[in-house]
Amino acid sequence: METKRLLIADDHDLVRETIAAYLRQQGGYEVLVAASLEDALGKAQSEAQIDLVLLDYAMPGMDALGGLTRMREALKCPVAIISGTAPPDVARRALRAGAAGFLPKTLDPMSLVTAVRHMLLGETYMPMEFLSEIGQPAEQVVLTPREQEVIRGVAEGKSNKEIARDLNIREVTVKLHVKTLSRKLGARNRTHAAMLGRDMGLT
Amino acid sequence: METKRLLIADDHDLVRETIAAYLRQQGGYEVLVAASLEDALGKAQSEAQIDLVLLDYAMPGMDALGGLTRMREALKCPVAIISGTAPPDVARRALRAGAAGFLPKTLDPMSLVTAVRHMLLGETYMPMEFLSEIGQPAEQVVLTPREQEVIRGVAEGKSNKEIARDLNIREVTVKLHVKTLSRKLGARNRTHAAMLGRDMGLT
DNA sequence: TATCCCCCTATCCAAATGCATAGGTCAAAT
DNA sequence: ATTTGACCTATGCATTTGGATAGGGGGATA
Repeated sequence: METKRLLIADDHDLVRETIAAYLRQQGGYEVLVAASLEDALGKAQSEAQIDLVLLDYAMPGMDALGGLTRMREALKCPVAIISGTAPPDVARRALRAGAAGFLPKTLDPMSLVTAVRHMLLGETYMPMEFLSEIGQPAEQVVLTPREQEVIRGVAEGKSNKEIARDLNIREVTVKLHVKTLSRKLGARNRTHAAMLGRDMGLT
Repeated sequence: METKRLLIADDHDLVRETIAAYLRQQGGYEVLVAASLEDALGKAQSEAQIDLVLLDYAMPGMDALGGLTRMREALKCPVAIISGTAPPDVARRALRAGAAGFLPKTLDPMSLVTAVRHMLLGETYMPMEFLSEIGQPAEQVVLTPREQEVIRGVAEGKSNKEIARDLNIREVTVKLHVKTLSRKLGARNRTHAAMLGRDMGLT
């Protein structure tokens, strides 16, 4: 296997250098580092082809997962998210946003190497702890056809009045559907319903 | 190349059988068909390993992209979406939801074969027409840190009052942020802002 | 037939949201 | 020193949403 070029971006010096040192020690990797998103984007363009980027979730300029998107656009290579706090839903969203993987900082070094190797092969890495609530549950929520049409309108930012016009029904009826589908989804309001609906691919 | 097993699910008989026949004629493919999502899920489990599924977007039981999710969970193979109407944003969402590709029914047969071949190799297929507005624009919207915190709250379905409490500011101030960030995102209201924000990975 | 379920409608009221106008502090840049 | 931008607040008002309550019609099914 030829030498792979990695880029590690994390504003926490200790974490960044530790990981970098560990990977260098493994051999077979050339490791670049960056302390901010801007820095990382700069290196990504000035340096030669990079094979994998590890991006800290909480870092100046990251804008949550916005930084992931920018990095993926700038480079055409896998980008993984590293996070110290690691709420599982962030992991889910990271993958949904196109991350190659999700690495909690609590990951033991061996697993880190495994993960990097996986992602270099184009696969997606996700630690066991998160798998449980990512893959399966997707509890089957069944919306009636009408409710599906309504939630689509809601997700497009339409008002009840507009949805009513589009579907050729009264506004009160739209309200009814919004209320019932929100209940089915377990949403607290229309905005929440729209988000949950999108998470489940209902829109 | 060994024989690959495909599953085509479409409730429109003509479309389904035409595509199936065409692919069989190419040789190298064993093509199964299904007329509904339930049917497809059943075949997926009873039959031997399937290598690629083509799923009609508008089909009984599909529940928009919900059917895609279910199919992907049931099988562990690439699943592509076929659509006759083909609004480009559906294509985008399909990919985001993990589709292996998006095939408009207007696709010419040759391209279909190419697409299937690509997807069998694990790559993602997307017709040219859609590429333009999928990859690039991602126009850089810059939210201030405060606005980011606020839109996160909005996306979680919180009310302005709750967000205010969490951020320890007045409700009016939250309203202000919601208004300004909605303008930046080009959203018509908070729900729309939440959706656009998620699309851009801001949450 | 009786009983669901989906769909539709109405009225009324409380709460949330959206919008405008009119300020203020503070830090950074010109 | 002035300006600019991010941030905060207040008052007031129109609109939208959310929820309760109370129905009718039609289709499927037990």
